[in-house]
This record gives sequence, C-alpha cells and structure tokens, in this order.
Amino acid sequence: MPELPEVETVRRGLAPVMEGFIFERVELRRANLRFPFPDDFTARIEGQTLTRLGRRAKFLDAQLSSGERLLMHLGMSGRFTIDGEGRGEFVHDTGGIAKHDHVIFHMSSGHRVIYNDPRRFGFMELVQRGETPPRLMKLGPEPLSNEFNAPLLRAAFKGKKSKIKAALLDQHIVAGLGNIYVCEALFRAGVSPRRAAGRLKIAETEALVRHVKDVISEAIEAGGSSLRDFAAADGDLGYFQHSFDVYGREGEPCKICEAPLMRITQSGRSSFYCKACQT
DNA sequence: ACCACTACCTGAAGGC
DNA sequence: TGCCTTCAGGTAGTGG
Repeated sequence: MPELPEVETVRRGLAPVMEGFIFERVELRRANLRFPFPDDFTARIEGQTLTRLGRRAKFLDAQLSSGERLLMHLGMSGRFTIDGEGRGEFVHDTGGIAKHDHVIFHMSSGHRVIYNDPRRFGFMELVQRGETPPRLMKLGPEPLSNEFNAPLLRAAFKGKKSKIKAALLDQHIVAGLGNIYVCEALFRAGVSPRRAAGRLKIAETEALVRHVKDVISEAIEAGGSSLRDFAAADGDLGYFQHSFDVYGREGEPCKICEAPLMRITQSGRSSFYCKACQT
C-alpha cells in the first residue's frame, strides 16, 4: 500500500510514542526483511533516543541521538502498529505477537511499536553520522515541495520516450508517488497513461503538477482523519481507506462521462483510466 | 543512458 | 472442500 500519504500518516501516528523516547529494546524476529539486518543492528539502536521522526518520499527517517539515522521503508505490505500494554492515547493491548511481526521497538514511552510485513519487501537500514545513502541521494523532489513544479517536470520529461505513467512512478523524477496516486493524478489532469512523457504539452504538465499536489495533499488529510479513528480503535496505522476516481474501478462508469473505465498493464502494473476523458 | 522486464514474498480472491 | 491462477499500494537488478 504505502505511498507517500500513507507513510506520512504512519509518521504522524508513530511520532507521539517514539519522538523524544529511548529505544529500550529492539526485538528482531528474523534475520532479514528484503535485505539482511546488519549484525549490530539492535546494538546500534538500543539505548538511543529517537530525536526526530521524519519522512523522505516513502521512507521513514528516524534521527538517533548517536547521530545515526534509521531508515525504514514499508515496501508493499509493511505496516506499523502501536501496542502500549494498556496505557495512553494510542494504545491497544493485543497481548501476543502476530504472524509476520518482524521487528518490535520497545520504547521508553511504554509503547511497543511493531513492524509487520507479510511480503517482506520493506527494509530497515542504519546510516552512519554524516552519510547519505545512495538510495536517498538519487530521489527526485517531494511532490509537495516548491521544487516540484512544471518547469522541472518538463525538463525531466524532455526527450523521454517512456510512458508518462512510468515516468511519474520513477522516484528519480518525483519521489513518493505510487501506482494509485499516479492513476488518480493522470485522471484529474485528463492525460492518458499511454502518452510518451516527452510529448506532453506545457499546459498538460502544469495541470499534472497541480493535480499531483492536490491528490497527495488530499490523501494526507484523509490519512490524518483516519488516523484519529484507526489509532483510537486499534493502533493500526497507514492502511486507511480512501475513495478513488479510477484506481481499482475497471468497468465502472467514469464520474465525468460515464464511459466504462479501462484497466491496462504498463511496466507490469495496472493502470486505470478513462479512454474518453484522458487523451 | 535508457527502457522493459524480472525477481523478491505471502496472502486474498475468483474460477472450476 | 481444494486446487489453480491472477493480482496486490515497491524497489533493485538484469540484459537488450
């Protein structure tokens, strides 16, 4: 699931029980997620205070008092839950440990922060003080930043033969979009996912930038409101339901023209769109 | 350099 | 009920 808005929602949900608190114990329940954990993974985290929980694109970025940073990516199926053994606002006492609970952070706030990931496409990585991992260095701008604007996108698309769908999913061009929000933004902008990125008109690129920003900020807002419900209910963060115009709606009528929505496969992923409204 | 494709892994859903 | 196929919100690595 997690695209930028979901990761931001997770960040906001975790911050109150993690920021300013000490990792009293880190429990690893297996040796790897997508990548192996380093041997000293728990030792480098335990005893440290998490001074700031940030986000870059789809990465959670936890600043530790040692100067190191803990980067966390949720992959496709990663999720966090908070289990505080009966105390506090975000608390849910499940007692036991569920299948695919791979990492458990025991925080000095009294909460357990549990990372669960059935498919294990997620990963966690420690970054030494002063270093920037290549993964982050190559990322494009945040979609909500001023740096992400029409001239930049136009420059990035210039001469590109690949499809606009693939280009928007490319984290080097703009970082944080995933399959859902790309489909939604293209629909709002009236641009077909099959267009070559390099052939968008200026006005289309401008519309795209505007709608990417809108779609992402609306989703963050929706996440915020669902956060209150979810967190109060069971501490499960990041999998809020949100209604989409085209994503997952193959065959349903387009909300604009009522033509049945299409699903095609592009670079191995589904694209949902309206053949009539998106040209 | 670019681009398309595959691999990674488990679970849910649908057809028969 | 079970067995089979397809699909899932992501990224990294490959080979053309």
